Order: sequence, then C-alpha cells, then structure tokens
Amino acid sequence: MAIVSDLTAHTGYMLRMVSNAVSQEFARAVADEGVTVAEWVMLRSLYDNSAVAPSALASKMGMTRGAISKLADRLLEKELIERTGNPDDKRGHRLSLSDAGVEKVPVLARLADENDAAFFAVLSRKEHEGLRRLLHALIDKHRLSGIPVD
Amino acid sequence: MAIVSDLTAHTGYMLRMVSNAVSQEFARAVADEGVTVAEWVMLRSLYDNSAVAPSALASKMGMTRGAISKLADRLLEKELIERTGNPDDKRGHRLSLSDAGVEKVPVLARLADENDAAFFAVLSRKEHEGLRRLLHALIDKHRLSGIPVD
DNA sequence: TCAATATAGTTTCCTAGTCAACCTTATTTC
DNA sequence: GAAATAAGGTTGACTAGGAAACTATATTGA
Repeated sequence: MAIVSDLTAHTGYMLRMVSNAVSQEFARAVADEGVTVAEWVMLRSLYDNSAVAPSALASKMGMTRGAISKLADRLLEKELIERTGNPDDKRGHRLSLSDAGVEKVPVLARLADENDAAFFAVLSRKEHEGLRRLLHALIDKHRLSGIPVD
Repeated sequence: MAIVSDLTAHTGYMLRMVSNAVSQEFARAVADEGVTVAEWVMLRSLYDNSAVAPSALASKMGMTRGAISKLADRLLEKELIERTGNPDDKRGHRLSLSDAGVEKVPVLARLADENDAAFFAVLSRKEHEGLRRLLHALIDKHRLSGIPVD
C-alpha cells in the first residue's frame, strides 16, 4: 500500500462521482420545468404534508433555516407554494403547496422516476437491488435522516 | 405503485444522501488542516503529476476553468502550490506543489483514508467490496471520468 | 502573409448555500 | 409577574461555483 493512497482508493470518492452524475442529469431535467433540485425536494415534501413549518423542512431537508427561508421566497415568487402565519404561535409560519404546486409535483415526480430508471438501467435488476440494499444499510447504520439537496 | 412516488423510491436519492454524509464528515476533517475538499483534490492531483496545466485540472476535476483559476488563487495564497508560465506557449500556465504542499498531501491522505475506513466500517468486508464493484460498474458504464469535488 | 478562428486563462456577474446577528414572540425561572 | 432565556424566522455578509465575456497568444487557411 502506497504511503499516499490514490483518490480512487476511497469508496467515498466513487460514491460522490456517481452521485454527482445522477444529480446533474436530474438537475438538467427539472430545469426544463423551471425548478431546481432543492425546489423539487421542498415541493415533494409539501405534497405529503401540507402546512409544514419552515424549521421542520430545514431539518428534514438537511439545510439551514436561512436557506429554507430563501428557498421558500423563490417558490413563493414562482407561485408554487403559499406561506401563512401559525395562529397558535405568532413566531411561526406554515408552508403549503399552491394549486399550481399541487399540479406541478406529479410532473416532476415523473421526471424523477424516469431519470432514476434510465441511470440505473445499466445494472441488472439484481445488482440494482443489491445497491439499494447496501445504501439502505449505510443510511440506517449512520442514522441519516435528512433529504439531500445540494 | 403510487402516482407520485416517494423521494426515497429513487436510488439516486439514497446515493446522494450517503454521499453527502461521507463528504461532510471529510470536509470537517480536512477543515482542521485548513483546506477544503476541492483544494484537497487539486493538491492530490498535483502530487502525482507536477507542472499540470489548469485546463487539464479542470477536466480532471470536473470543474470549469474559471473555478480552477480561483481555486488555484486560494492555494497560492496559502502557499501550497506554485504557478509558473509555460515557456512553450505564452498563454499557458503550469501548477505544481510547493514544498509545503508536498508535505501537506500525506497528512491529508491519511485523513481521507481514516474517514473512508470509518464510514464504511459498518459494512462487512464482502458488502464493502460489493458496493465498490457496483459503483465501479456505474462509473464505467456511464464513462464518468471526472473527480467529483462539489 | 495576414485575417479568421481557436485556445489558455482570468474576470465579472449571478446563484444558492452557510453562519451569525437580529427581531419578534414564547417560555422559564426567580 | 418581570427578567432572562429560548425558539421561529429573516436578513446581511461571505463563500464557492457556473456561464459568458474578455485578453492574450497560437494556429489555420485563403
């Protein structure tokens, strides 16, 4: 073993290389729909649970509250979400999808499905399942809960 | 299958989640040594081949020439690399490690080794090898050559 | 041969994050 | 029940990168 190991010796390096490739392709796909990957994740999160507190999204999405605040501003600007006050706590806000947002999510979800399927089609069904199992184990063992966006 | 599939249904999502976790831990580790992940990749690349053209690094690292230009500025500022003119082509430059840079690389390489080993230690040897094999297949089939940095 | 084009690098402007300071409202504690 | 502290969210300063314009030098080809 060399004193200075090669970059490719690290599994983390390979992981990042592949991960970047999938994400870049997906970013290109959603860009045609006028949204970014982070915006997609926020929209998708609001699709399940509407009226979510920004701070809850921050921890779910693994971003700071500041970032969520600005991300929400952009989606408000695009009229894909709505921001309302929380009557029970005047400090708090609630974010939810607008009607346009509700319509947009399935379109983006379809792109996500297609992108994922296309990228991993080079693996056999068994390999693909093996990969998912290993990633799941890592997520589980490291207690990774946030949704990645960057 | 639901009309709008879950975020976690996508392998790309899991990949990114795990990849982010490894990278964030590594970023924290190298930050103690005063460098960023991108800086580490550039330093490591120059360790093998000194006197490299910025444009060559750009394609190797999967970044734009503009980004490489600024990254090189930062490493020059830290006196870890040196920039010289190319006598054969007055447009071109060559980047190489400074003496301090040459000393720094093995230290950072050790951190990279440790970080990678620690993160993937939760997998069995066989699982770890399986993961590497699958990632390698994806890199190969998609012809991914750049070194990821972001 | 010299005009058009291509290439190497840098710079400017823009985007999307972080971090820390800040304002407002709640909660705790004495 | 008022003062101290905490919590929710926004804002401003800063960072790292991409895209495209720009400068300077090389190369091509009519």
